[in-house]
Amino acid sequence: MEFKEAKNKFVQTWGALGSQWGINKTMAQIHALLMVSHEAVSMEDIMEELQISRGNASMNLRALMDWGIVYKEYKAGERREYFTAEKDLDELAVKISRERSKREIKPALKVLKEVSSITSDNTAEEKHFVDQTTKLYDFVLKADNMLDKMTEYKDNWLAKLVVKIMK
Amino acid sequence: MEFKEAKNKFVQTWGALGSQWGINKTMAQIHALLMVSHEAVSMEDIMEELQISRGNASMNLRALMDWGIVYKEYKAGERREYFTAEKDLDELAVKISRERSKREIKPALKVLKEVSSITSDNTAEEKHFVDQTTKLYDFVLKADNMLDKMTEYKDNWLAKLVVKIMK
DNA sequence: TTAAAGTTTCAAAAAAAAATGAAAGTTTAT
DNA sequence: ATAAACTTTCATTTTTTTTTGAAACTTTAA
Repeated sequence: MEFKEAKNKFVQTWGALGSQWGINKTMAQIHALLMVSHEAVSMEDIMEELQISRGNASMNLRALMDWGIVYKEYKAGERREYFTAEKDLDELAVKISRERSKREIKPALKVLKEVSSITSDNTAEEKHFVDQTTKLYDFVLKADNMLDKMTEYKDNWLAKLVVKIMK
Repeated sequence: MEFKEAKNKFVQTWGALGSQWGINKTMAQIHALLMVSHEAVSMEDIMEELQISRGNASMNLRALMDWGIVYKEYKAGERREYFTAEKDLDELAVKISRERSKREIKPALKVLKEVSSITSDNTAEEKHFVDQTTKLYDFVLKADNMLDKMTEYKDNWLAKLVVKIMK
């Protein structure tokens, strides 16, 4: 396999993976492209490589910057804007985790708390509902906190956790 | 908030969360409904509660059973099939992790391995590509393994991991 | 064996999500 | 102040995904 083919395969695969996890294909593809580019890439180049429109490129670049995983770069004496991706994978994981937690998990937790707090009139049905949603709330909260700790400490997370537990 | 309202809110929220993570809304809603139902539910009831067609219900129930998180139940002397969800959340997490790993992560890893193995002709561009995809492969593999270990040991994962590290 | 009660399948329709592209907006150099 | 170079926005179109519903299929009971 030669370089161009490999690069294209990578971009397509990353795009498909994105779709499966609720991230739009183009957004994931742009991210993939920037990840493996050794230098900053212009919007023109992105449009050209991925065969997408200016509007599409612009909107998805904005979304990636909102996630904090793509940055704008200005080259001296050039009008045009260039883009780079966060290339440190630990840092990337931290940012993706934080955003997904903030945008999706936290609001879901809020709802779980609400619905598990109804004053049940003690039918078996209602008791089961309260019980199950309470468990779910606790579970999701625990998982969310764990992810937070893991990403906070990056590679170091296990060591710190162990230290904390042992003292 | 009364029970019916809370139940509905829960089902809607779980459906929305599903969509954001690449699981179709109806599938997530059926799962939510079964999770909080104290007894097995028929296809009729699911269609009625979620206002969906028979075909939709049938296909998504099949998908949930393929994931191993919903079961068919037969009631003595009844023709009709009933459905229940896996209600143990640790078990649910294990099954979801395993399926997503098998269906999505493993195939992506295979591609990452392929594309990172091109014989680079040592331009800076190609070197960077190989370097970055190799790092990505290692990272995703590590994350996938970690999730596997965590779910394998469920609540016990940290203890076992610590034991392993200390010996 | 047949018909009733139920389930599955899949082509077609509908809905939702994403992409386009042209007009409006911005910035910079002169 | 103007125009060139570039970016953003958003109504419309396209694509993708999901849903429908009716026909085919399966199972059970009489």
